[in-house]
Amino acid sequence: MATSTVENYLKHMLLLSEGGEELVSMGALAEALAVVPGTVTTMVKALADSGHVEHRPRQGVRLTAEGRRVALNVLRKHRLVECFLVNVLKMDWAAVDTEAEQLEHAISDEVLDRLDALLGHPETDPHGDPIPSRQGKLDSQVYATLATCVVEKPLRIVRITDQSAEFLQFVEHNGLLPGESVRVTERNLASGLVTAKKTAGRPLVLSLAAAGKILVQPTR
Amino acid sequence: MATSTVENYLKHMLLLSEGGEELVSMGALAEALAVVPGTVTTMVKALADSGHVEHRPRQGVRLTAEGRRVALNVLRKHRLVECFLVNVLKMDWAAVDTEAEQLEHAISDEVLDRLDALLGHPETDPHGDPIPSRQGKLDSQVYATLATCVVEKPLRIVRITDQSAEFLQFVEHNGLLPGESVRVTERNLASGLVTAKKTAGRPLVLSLAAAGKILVQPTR
DNA sequence: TTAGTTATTTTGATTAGTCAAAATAAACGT
DNA sequence: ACGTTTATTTTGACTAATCAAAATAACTAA
Ligand SMILES: [Mn+2]
Ligand SMILES: [Mn+2]
Ligand SMILES: [Mn+2]
Ligand SMILES: [Mn+2]
Repeated sequence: MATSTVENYLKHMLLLSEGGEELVSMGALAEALAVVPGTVTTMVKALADSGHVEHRPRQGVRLTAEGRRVALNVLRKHRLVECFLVNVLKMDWAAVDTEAEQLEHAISDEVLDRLDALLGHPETDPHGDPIPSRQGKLDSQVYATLATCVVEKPLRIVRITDQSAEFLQFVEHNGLLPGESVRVTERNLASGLVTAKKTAGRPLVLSLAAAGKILVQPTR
Repeated sequence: MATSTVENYLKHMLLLSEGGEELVSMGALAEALAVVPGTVTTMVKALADSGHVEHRPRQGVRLTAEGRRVALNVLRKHRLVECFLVNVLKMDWAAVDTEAEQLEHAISDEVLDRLDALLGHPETDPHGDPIPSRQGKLDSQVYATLATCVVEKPLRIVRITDQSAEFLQFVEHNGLLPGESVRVTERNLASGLVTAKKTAGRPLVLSLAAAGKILVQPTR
């Protein structure tokens, strides 16, 4: 069995490679895992020995098919657990990522299946993050963000790509939850500011950095 | 934070001391934790340094107030998780102990409280094991067993004190679940056999060893 | 092309948890 | 009371995961 450390390494590689093709740098992985780069190099070599990754020295690392399989299973657990915590236990959506970070390593595949059924086989977690299917299929659709979308077009918020409690609280406080309707009324590259408007409510000003973390879809 | 290894050591000390007063031997602890005795000695000395236990060299070990507090919290998590797995996820009661062994270290106190509320503040787990209260109170009532009870008296089964899947499956298959009514019709010390009868159904023969794991209460 | 900057790897050390096997202490039986 | 059995402790070694700091390779800008 993979230790929870190994599971975290593999999961973060998956998240950093946007689907699994590109090489992930040691630095990026060290940053994501909050360890020093030397630790990552050592661990990656061990993961290469166990067949979970392919290591290109001084270039980066990528998951093998087996490594990807393990990573997808952990990610599925993480996101289904978040659904459970929010939908069943009614926990704050800003707090569940931290909880799921532990639980993803503690629940069995049997519990995973039953949670999935209990929740009605959800396709996304409370933040709009897609849940890998039991067969290992992960939706990789590319969305526009409030920083890149067309101005004045009616949009639906589909996903928030920042799990930090502060950002999620900000998003919730301003009613920008996944599913909500919104449109961008103004975007100024010079000042780096974006103005968004919900159907009802006063206009909201965001930095481009913040706007880029809110994924949207044209309302069909 | 206590590691899951430390939590397991403390929890098993609590279980082996029947409430917390008696000294627990290194050997018993090693057996329960499936490690060699030398490992326990080393670990117990570390736990003494951290103030979780009091170590009497060559005699045994006992929990301090702080160690007991931690142990009760872990035990509460274990048993509430078992309730959740059986009552909500409808898992097999013979399988949940293994699951809970991992989950007891992964859920936060926040999740614990919400699970407790969701389940309606149960007092016992699916095996009849008492759940420590939030305040750390653990029911220590002493019950008779099918090996010690009065013959022919109507009884109610209250608890099964063996978490092994094989024994639990046997118990379930023979309808000896907690809450069921039963009486002992015969007990023969020489042969070591006990005959039990449910209100409806054919008589069931058990060894004294097996009968001793089924706790009962006179039907009031 | 050469010096400087940055990322990665290597080396040596540390901590938690474990085992095997030897040493020691206590208990037991005659 | 003395040798034997049993439980416990000690010692030395190992694995997984980590960091600090030095070494190295690769890129970058003049
Ligand atoms: Mn994790
Ligand atoms: Mn999420
Ligand atoms: Mn456990
Ligand atoms: Mn139980």
